[in-house]
Amino acid sequence: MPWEKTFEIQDAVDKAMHVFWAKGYVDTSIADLLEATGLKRSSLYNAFGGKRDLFVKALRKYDRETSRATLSQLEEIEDPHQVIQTLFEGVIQEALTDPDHKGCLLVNTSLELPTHDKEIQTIVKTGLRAVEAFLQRQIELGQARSELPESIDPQATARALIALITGIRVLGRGAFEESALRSIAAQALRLIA
Amino acid sequence: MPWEKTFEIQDAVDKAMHVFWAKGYVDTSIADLLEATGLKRSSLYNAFGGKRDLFVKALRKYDRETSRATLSQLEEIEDPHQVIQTLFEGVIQEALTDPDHKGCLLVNTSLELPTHDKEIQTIVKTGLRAVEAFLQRQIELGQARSELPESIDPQATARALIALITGIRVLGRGAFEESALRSIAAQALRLIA
DNA sequence: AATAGTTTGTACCGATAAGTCTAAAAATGC
DNA sequence: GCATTTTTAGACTTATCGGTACAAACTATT
Repeated sequence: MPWEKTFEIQDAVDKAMHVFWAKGYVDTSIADLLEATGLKRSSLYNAFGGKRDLFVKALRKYDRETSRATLSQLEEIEDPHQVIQTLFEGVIQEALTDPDHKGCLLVNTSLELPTHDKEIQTIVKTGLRAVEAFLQRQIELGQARSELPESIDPQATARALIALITGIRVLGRGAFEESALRSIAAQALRLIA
Repeated sequence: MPWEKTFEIQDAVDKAMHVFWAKGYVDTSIADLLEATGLKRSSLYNAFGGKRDLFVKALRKYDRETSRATLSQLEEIEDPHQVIQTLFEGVIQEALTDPDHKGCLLVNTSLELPTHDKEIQTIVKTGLRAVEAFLQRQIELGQARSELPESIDPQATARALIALITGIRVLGRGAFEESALRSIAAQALRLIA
């Protein structure tokens, strides 16, 4: 059996992920990926099957190590209202500080979903559903603790919060200013009040 | 002076618009545009300067004849609450009935905004600002008529409504089902209640 | 019908796209 | 240190990209 090298692999996927994240799938060329990862042409095609396969790996990595990892961190906060507020603050902060305005890879891929195959569509749908389920659980938890009003519909509200996050992510790519993005986050909290 | 042909031109821009709308800028090739418009290569480059110039014309046409035209129609409704509800119903309806899931060209272009030049960025920003101003005016009108609560912030609410519409438009490209999209629209109305 | 200006059909351009192939280099187990 | 396997460097292939060139065909004025 030959020697190991998995850690380099994961590092390359991470670099590739950031390129796809910033530029989208079609606008990312193999040359871009070679430059970002430092790999040579044959190494990339040997380690991964090709552009699409690398994209799938990058998308899965994002879902696992960025999206879901964030939810796990948030879960450690006890107050559900605080969880949601912190989530929105994080999204806003990211939109304002990232010089590349990458937004969210799942959201970005959602927009180009019609051009992707079923496997990729499933990854995106499942990833977003996980966020929806997380938000719904937090709302239900808040209601059980009488910290959030019983009157709101947990599922519908969770979906609206996802839509607001999507909006911040898309409009944060350059169309909206800081104050406008903050307004959106503030209104999100009105939905759980 | 030679003969006229402006009406064919506008027709070609309209066809091109739909291609950009469905596929995005980078994923649309000159071949796609030739096929959609029925024009020949030299005709396209003669009538418009090139791909980017045609995109600008298509974007301007969308802003004028689709986005703002919709707002003008809505303005004929007297009740501001009804205006906003009808707007969301239209967005939902479009998401559910359009087989191509094109969404909104302004929103789609917002996502790829970092890759575009300043002129295009300005068109998108201005187009979205027009929608924001429209919504804000409707809310203020509703408050003046005591049909909407004084407690809500017209500008912040208008921005949140835009974010929700953006969310519906992006998630409606395939990530969310009908019921989820309807939930979002329902929650939008909670923001003005 | 002659002429002037415009549009069109098609060939062509260099650049770049994604992906393949081969030979040299490197790392392992024995 | 030798043999086996894998990785790497880079040339190469085929297709398509956006854009240009130019002559033929067409329109309208004269």
